[in-house]
Amino acid sequence: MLLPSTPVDFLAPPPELARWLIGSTLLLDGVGGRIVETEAYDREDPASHSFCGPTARNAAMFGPPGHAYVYRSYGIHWCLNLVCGEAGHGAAVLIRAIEPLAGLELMRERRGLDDVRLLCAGPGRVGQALGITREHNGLPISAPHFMLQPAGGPVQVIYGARIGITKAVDQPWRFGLAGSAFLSRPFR
DNA sequence: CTTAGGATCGCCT
DNA sequence: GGCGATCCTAAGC
Repeated sequence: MLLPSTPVDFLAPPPELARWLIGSTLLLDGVGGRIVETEAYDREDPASHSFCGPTARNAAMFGPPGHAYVYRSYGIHWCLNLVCGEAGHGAAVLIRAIEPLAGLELMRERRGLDDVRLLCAGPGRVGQALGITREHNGLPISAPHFMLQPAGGPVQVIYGARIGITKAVDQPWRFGLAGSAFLSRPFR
């Protein structure tokens, strides 16, 4: 059980922020909902984009915390991370799933789907539903477009191994909202 | 319910 | 030239 009544601390290490983000509300231009699944990545992590040091693609990860790191996945999907930790440390939290609460119709339109459970159940789906593009890479989360609001009450957070990676698979850096029907995949 | 293949791009070897 | 922090569809059991 966690009481995330405090303001966001983007200086926190990625697993801590990843846990804190569960239950908080994230909107992009008024579209989004409650974050129900995240994953932490940092510089010492072989599974992280920042592991091999700064490049043109991961530059935002080495920028100031509290900004977005957006990358193209498999040449198709846009995925959203929130940069955290000390500036230049290459740490970020991947937003993997959201419980849709605001802008449902727009999300359905963008996703070409009706089923609320599938609108934001996965990082690529989150990107599509919220309208994330390369334009958002490096933008501050406090910018006019983004809104991040702490969870209102207690949140039961579960965790486990991350998904879709081949390195550092034992690091239990995936976090989720217990019992949520909007996860990309169940926790075991 | 599980698995396999294709789509499609930027970045790194 | 190869390979993903993925998703969707179709086929198999």
